[in-house]
Amino acid sequence: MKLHQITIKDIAKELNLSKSTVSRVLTGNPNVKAETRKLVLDFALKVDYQKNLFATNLVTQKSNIIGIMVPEFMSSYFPKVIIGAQNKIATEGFNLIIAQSNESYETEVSNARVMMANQVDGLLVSVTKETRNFDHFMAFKRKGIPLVFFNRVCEDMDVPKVVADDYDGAFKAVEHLIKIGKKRIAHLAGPDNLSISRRRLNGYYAALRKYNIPVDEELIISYDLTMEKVKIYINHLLSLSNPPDALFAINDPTAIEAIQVIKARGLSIPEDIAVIGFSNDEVSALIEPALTTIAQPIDKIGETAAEMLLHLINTEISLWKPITKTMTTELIIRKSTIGG
Amino acid sequence: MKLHQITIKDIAKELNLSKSTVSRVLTGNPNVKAETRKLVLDFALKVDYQKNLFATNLVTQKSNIIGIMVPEFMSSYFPKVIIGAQNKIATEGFNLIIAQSNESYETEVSNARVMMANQVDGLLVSVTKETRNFDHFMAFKRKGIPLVFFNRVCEDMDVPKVVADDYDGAFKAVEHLIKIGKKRIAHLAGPDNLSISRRRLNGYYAALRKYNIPVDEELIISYDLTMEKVKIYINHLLSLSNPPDALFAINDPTAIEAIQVIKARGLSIPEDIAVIGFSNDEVSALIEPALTTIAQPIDKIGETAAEMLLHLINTEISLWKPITKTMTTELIIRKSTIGG
DNA sequence: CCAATTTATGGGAGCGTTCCCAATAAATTG
DNA sequence: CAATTTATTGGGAACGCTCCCATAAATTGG
Repeated sequence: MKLHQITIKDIAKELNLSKSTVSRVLTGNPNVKAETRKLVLDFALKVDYQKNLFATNLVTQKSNIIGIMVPEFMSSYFPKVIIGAQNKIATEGFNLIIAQSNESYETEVSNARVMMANQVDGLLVSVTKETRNFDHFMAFKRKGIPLVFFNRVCEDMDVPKVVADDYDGAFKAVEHLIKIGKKRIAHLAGPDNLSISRRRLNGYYAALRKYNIPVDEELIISYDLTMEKVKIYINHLLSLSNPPDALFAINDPTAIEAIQVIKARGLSIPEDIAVIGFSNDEVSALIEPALTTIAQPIDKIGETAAEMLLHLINTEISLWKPITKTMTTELIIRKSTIGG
Repeated sequence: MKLHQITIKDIAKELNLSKSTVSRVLTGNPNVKAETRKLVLDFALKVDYQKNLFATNLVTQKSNIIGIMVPEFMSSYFPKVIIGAQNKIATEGFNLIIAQSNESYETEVSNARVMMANQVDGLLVSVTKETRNFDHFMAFKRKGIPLVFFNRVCEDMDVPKVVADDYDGAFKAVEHLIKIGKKRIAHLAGPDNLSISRRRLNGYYAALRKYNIPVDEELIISYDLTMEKVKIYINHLLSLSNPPDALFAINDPTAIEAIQVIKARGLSIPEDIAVIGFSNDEVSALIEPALTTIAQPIDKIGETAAEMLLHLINTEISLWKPITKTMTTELIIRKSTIGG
């Protein structure tokens, strides 16, 4: 079904050279006479020679491929990270293959297997919301394949990580709500197996503490990030005898969904209840009211993660250091907290 | 830097078997005694054997990888297609690698090279808005690697295609605008190298013709899909001596951007000008006013394209038929055309 | 009980590269 | 101009696997 592929041997025969010589010119080895080089190069171009990477990879034990695994790409977050990473990676001559797990642990494990089988030279990963077991990533460490986590990281693994300053971002978000006069601030939190959820929750606590606002555990709901649940929780919060006057949502999609529910109940934002999200998704500026949120340098995160991974790839394994880079965040104020 | 990989030879030696036998059990060849099979399987599991795909692919001349190339994934469109395709592909034991060209022709060409070098068994592609030359795809045809276009297709290539019924969708969109009483319907069209733009434009013409509305070429603007331009064109349209009372935008992002501009000018939607998009992006339901649009079965498009590709992969090349599948669209009416 | 068949295993070539080592050709030296 | 040195090329093993072919072992039937 496949047509014959032109090999180095074909070229050698045609040009009356040995395949060693042909290989040399094709790999850029300088020990070839200039005219021989030209001869080979011209001919290769003419017959549209494509080197067989399987063979090359087999002998060099390198794939020149970097894998990136993300939980989803329906929000603009991960696509942006990918673009950032790709830019960095391309300049170093690596190629990127992307896998998405659809927030499914099973798929993540299977994707990891694919990445391993394709002998990626390194892996960038942000885990699913379901992931509690990291054996499938440990396997990479064991094989000496470098790994960098970003955004959703495994705190227990000794590998480099790139994260936004979730704690500080959350702190700034909640502080902003307090400064506009809100007193009962609800937090729709993420699942607590994700460290990102925990860090944001801690930022929330810290802000309340700083301004001497008592914590009301009733206002903190940890949920599994499935959008349908938002409605239930928001309705629950709003029907409390002492309902919240502000909401800090774990991320923008959650905040946006919450806004729909709140509007449907006829409440006004931000007067009755102010809403703030996290990450500054594309959509946030477009909805009504526009969403106040915490921006993070998303493409920078991708770039940095890629950079760290490339560094590991070029470094003796014994010298690997599990550095964590934390990127600063920025409060973006929009109508959902300061109406008008 | 890499650790030693366990090979079938290692297993064979350890178990006092030949590598042939080990290979047989690992590839599922039935000609092995049951107890030998168990012996090998158990041992392989114990030592966490991972077959080297480069070697396998080198001899089988198959990669078991399908590539998908998309122009971008900032809108929800392509991610959805990918999920659809991935579902179908996974059930057949293939893996998917994703590449995005960022709407850059250069990157598309380079991605094609990567796909080729990785010897994908087939390729799903939606081209960039810049693509006018298709040599990089012809190369696949020449090598006998099957190709399926979707969404943004190359009409001149004799390969299978999956598209939404753009003509009919556009017709329905414009018809809807006419039925709500609009008379001067502008069309912000896509670049005319994309067949998708041309088909939608034709649907627009057809609807006007059917209802005897004269075409005013002044109201038709073809643009390059870069969002910054939308503002210029919308402002231009609105300052015509006889401005439009409705806008049919080539896609949802364009429509959404247009809505922002229109709102900024203090006009009301849909009273002063109604707006309709195409594709039913996630965002469309969330913005204010919610966007009327033409929905297409996006995941179905991905699934179908994958299905057709898998079919080609399993079919003798001489039997390939360049079928085009057209998926029906649906009008989704929201506030941007029938105000609340 | 032995030839004929079936079943299970081993040997080895080959996939297309890279890269070391040896061989040859060309250039340089005293 | 022989003796080196240097530039260029060729030969062949190796990467880890699959698969054909041959051999060995087990089973069958007359």
